[in-house]
Amino acid sequence: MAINRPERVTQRMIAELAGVSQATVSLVLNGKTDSTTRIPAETRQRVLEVIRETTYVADPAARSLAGVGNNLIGIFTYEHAFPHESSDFYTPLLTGIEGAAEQIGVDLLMFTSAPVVDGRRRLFHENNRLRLADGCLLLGREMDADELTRLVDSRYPFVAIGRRDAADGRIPYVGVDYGGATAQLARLAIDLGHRDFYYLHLPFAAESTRDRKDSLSAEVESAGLSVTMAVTESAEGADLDLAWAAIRKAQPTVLFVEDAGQAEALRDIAVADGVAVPEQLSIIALGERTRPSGHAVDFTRLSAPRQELGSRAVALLDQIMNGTRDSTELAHQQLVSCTVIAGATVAAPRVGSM
Amino acid sequence: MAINRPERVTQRMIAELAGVSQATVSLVLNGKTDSTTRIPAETRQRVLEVIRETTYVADPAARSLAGVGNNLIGIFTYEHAFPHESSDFYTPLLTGIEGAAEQIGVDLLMFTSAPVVDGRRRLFHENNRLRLADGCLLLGREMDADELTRLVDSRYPFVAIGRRDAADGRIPYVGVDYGGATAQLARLAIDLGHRDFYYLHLPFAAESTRDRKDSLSAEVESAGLSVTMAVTESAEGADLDLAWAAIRKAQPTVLFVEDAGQAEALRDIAVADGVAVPEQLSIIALGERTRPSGHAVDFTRLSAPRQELGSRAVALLDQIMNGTRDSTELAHQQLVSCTVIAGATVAAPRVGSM
DNA sequence: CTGAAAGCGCTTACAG
DNA sequence: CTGAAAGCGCTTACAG
Repeated sequence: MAINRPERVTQRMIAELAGVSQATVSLVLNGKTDSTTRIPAETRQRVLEVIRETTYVADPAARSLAGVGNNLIGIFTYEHAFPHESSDFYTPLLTGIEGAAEQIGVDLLMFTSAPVVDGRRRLFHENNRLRLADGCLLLGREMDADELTRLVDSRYPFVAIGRRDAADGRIPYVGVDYGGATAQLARLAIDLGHRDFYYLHLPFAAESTRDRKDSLSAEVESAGLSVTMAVTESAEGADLDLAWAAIRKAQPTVLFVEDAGQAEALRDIAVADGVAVPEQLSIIALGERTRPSGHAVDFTRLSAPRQELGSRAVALLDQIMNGTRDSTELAHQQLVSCTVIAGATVAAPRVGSM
Repeated sequence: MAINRPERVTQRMIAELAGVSQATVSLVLNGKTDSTTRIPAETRQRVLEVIRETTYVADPAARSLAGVGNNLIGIFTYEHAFPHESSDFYTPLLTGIEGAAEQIGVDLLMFTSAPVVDGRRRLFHENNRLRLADGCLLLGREMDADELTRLVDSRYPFVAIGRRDAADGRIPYVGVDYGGATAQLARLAIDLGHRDFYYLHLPFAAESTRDRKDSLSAEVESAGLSVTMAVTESAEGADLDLAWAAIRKAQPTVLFVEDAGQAEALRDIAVADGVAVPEQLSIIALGERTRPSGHAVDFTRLSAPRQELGSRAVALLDQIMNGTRDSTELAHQQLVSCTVIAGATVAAPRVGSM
């Protein structure tokens, strides 16, 4: 029994004010239109009027307990949802999610209370509040396979954003087809005559990182060529200088970079180091900045439709929670295709270019 | 009774498995450590073991109903919360809000289901769901005074972001001291010797717009000078060209612009028109872009601490909802001070500069 | 030390 | 047509 809890208008109060029973109030609110329980228009109006006056709204917790949903979609982000420092990972997704949520008339519950351990929020913890929402969207670069499996097994409705292989393929997701776009970009470089490939990727085990890497090496190797793989997490500083030194040494004609920020920084380092881009070195980014960075270079890159990703995830979750909306059945695992942007950082290789 | 509802492990099941009563399970979970109700370590262990095995988690809805509160702070934004097109008004605020919410362990409920009329969400409507949350933050450039008054009268806990005069000063808010910073900037221009002032502001009736305007004219007039006021909403196109034509005609030595986007655009128009900035015309922005725009000019401007605004609003709302946290009483109406950034768009005026 | 019971606010058969 | 009542899963005085 909370002491400080502000008074809450209940159905009983509404009932009293309208001179009906509490059950009647509930009925006019959830009014099945079927002929069995019909309430006279006049009573109905009176109740609605009182509800309007009091700005009454049913307690979602009580509704939930009583077994009906409450039009709440949860959003669980493994990292901060809103941009902190330079990181702005989720914003475009959230934009898409918000639009779709508005369309189908649901509110969004952001699980900001989940405890953060090692910079990541924990999905399962003592005071798990997932069930507060009818279903949940899961956003994060990396997700724990065991947690996902456990979530599927719990039969709680959810959709992951980004492809997830865990739980024997039972994870519902809306992901990006990074593999396809990466293959296209690799093909582009091969067709231009590039033979010396270098790939700098992020140290993540996530599917999205793996997809690009696998796709690039498959494409390059199928052309009888090979690609040097290297990894770094930092987008600046000594580590990136080290990464650049390694690249210089390897003397590729084309450099693929998973992270757009790293691509920008490396391009600047290259130019400062006397290497012309793309004349002496082509650079291809397998990602894109989410917001204008002030960097003027138009990279040859792939562009993921993040906003669409968000809205499609909401549509899928809605279907999982409430059934098909308009007779079109959405696949539980979807891959949205990714745009390839020609850009200005790729050219045919020249002999002894670097 | 929901048909599709996934099976849920309950305390009763746990109790059965552990050979205790359901109440005992609840007790070991919420175990007040006070000596009144102590459960023997052995029983306790047995229960905890079963809980671990079954991965049981208490239903938050039930907990909430039982009176432990649902730790939900609502966020009502009059416009889209997440960036749509070029508009990115709320993001920095949300960042601050998220951080503070995490600190005090509450979840965030975004009211995306509120119907949008004329591009703005309606606060009061048939299916008002404000009460879904324990309290609410209100964000928006302009808010309807009557709505605010009604909300205060309803005793629903809320905090507006931005100063609000309505309801005879009874609106709790955390705002920005635009007036103070504007006065400083006006003083700066006056001290540099400027005598011909021009102010281009937005067509809003909001307090934030009014504060800047009033403060600028007060400061300028108190120096025995005057300022030409003009208004435009657009940040580009024919309207802005028109605005520029009017400015040219008035021949000010210093131009104040409320909106940062307009300031950038006007500076470009001026330069293209052969007017050097700041040599021939000083420009001062009474605002700031929320994200890097790619515009290289470092404007003389004021900078509102939006993130802090968000976190302070959460702290205030928390206090209104749950009482003082650490014996420091927060004022119900706060103004956060605004930084003045020297920038590079102001210089002393030259005779016949424009 | 532990169980039985009331009650949180709702929904929904089931009686009148 | 409308009310009384059971029940959702929990917490917490209150009895044993």
